Amino acid sequence: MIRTRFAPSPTGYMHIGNLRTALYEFLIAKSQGGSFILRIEDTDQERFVEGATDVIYKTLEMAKMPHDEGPDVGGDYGPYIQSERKNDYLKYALELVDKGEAYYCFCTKERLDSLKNENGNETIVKYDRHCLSLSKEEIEENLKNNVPYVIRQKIKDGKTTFHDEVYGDITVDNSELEDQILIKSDGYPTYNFANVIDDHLMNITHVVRGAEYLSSTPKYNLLYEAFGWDIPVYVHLPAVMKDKHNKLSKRNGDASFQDLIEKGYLPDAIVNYIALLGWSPSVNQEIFTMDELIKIFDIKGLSKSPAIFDIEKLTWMNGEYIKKMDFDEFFSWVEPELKSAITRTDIDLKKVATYVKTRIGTSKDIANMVSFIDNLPEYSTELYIHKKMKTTEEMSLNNLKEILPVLESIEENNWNNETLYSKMVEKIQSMEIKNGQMLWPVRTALSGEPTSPCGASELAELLGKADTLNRINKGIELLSK
RNA sequence: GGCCCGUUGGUCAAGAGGUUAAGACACGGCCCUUUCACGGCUGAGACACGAGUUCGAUUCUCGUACGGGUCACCA
Repeated sequence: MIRTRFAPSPTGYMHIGNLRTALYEFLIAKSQGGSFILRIEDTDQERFVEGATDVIYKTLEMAKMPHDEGPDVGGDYGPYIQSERKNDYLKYALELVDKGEAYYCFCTKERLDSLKNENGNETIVKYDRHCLSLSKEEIEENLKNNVPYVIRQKIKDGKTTFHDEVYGDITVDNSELEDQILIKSDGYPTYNFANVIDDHLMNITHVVRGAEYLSSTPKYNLLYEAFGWDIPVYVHLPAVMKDKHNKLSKRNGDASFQDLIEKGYLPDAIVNYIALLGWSPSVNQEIFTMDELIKIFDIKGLSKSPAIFDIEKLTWMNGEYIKKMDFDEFFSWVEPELKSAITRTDIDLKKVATYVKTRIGTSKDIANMVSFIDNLPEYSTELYIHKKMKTTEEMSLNNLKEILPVLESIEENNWNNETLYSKMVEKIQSMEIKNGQMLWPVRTALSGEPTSPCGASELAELLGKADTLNRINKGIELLSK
């Protein structure tokens, strides 16, 4: 059975690239009826951030990617938190030392630095294997005296070839590889080492991660071989870019999942969008539910080249999700936005919500769209000129004057969209003008905006009789100047 | 710099030796219409370059250019 794992380091932030990796790991497992496991990679004590694991749980939950095993839900194949198993890694490293596949290294930071400098500033140099030639006695002596040490992997000669599901076969000459550190002097394993151990222990069948690990994969294979363990299936993913040259990163303040949620995006839309960033389905379709994704996902659709994160397309997709949303759900989602944008208490917020629902990309679009309700903005009479409606300022002034008594005559208890519309059309017909020639000026007078979430009669209904008459009068006044 | 990887419209991308080189976002136009939006129709816009293989290359090979990754006691 397929087992994949999501192995984030808890830095308190889940960026889009991370989430996409998790998504593909989830989909690879679930599309084959496998398990998706969460492992927290906290071997770097310096970068640990309090509460960061909660961000991870929360994000996976919102994104609807439940993990089958993990620190919070347990499972049969721990470890789910690396720092809790510090000593086990050492045990495995020592096993390699015994086998002659790894060795103690007592070199100081200073010596390593000097190695690099000796060779000029441009040349990058590998570790010179100084400690490989230490005698058994020297090692014993150093250990007895508590000289700080690391354990290094001994890279053998030859070439290493590995297969990646996305990139195919890749061969590297082992001379390119360094005797990498397995156990750090603080006793913690390095990421690369802990990864191999844990993936093996957890029976991970598919190792899915960013393409930046492509170049360290040969070292992984050598490690698996040294232990005599099965090599997992590798799936390397191209990066998610912010633009042509830069990856999406938190350092640049690029959008994280949390940021996008705060900006008014829906979790489902975000997940749907990132599924398509670097993967394409076998069918010509873009909107997918998670269940549909699970059904149709195939590693074959993964792309090799980096993809630029396009917030505009995400916004479009978010709009599609909003349109499809159940109204009550939509309303409770945007109610806070509406309430902070509209402080008047006589406004039917549900009506506003229906008008706004088909025309927003994110919930944050609402505020601007409805701000005219609280306060009629200052506007230029040029707004009354509309080419398609064939309106002019003079005509608008005249038509507003004509419609005013009609509106005044409508009783408060008949003040609704249907009545308003039919009364206005009645008047329009008697004047023998086009609908737009009356409705456009009215819409303009009521909103003071070039665009509004609904038309003249809906606006009048929303604003109520008193305010409607008031705004029409203001329009007349403005146009009279 | 060494090594590894990549390159189809502005963006996401399908395709794969012979196609009018899909589709989506964004953009332009038209229709619908009570503005905008929605919806419908439509337009413009791409195979990085050079050799080779082939009857035929966007597709295969090799170079070049450009881009990315990596070369940590970070993950």
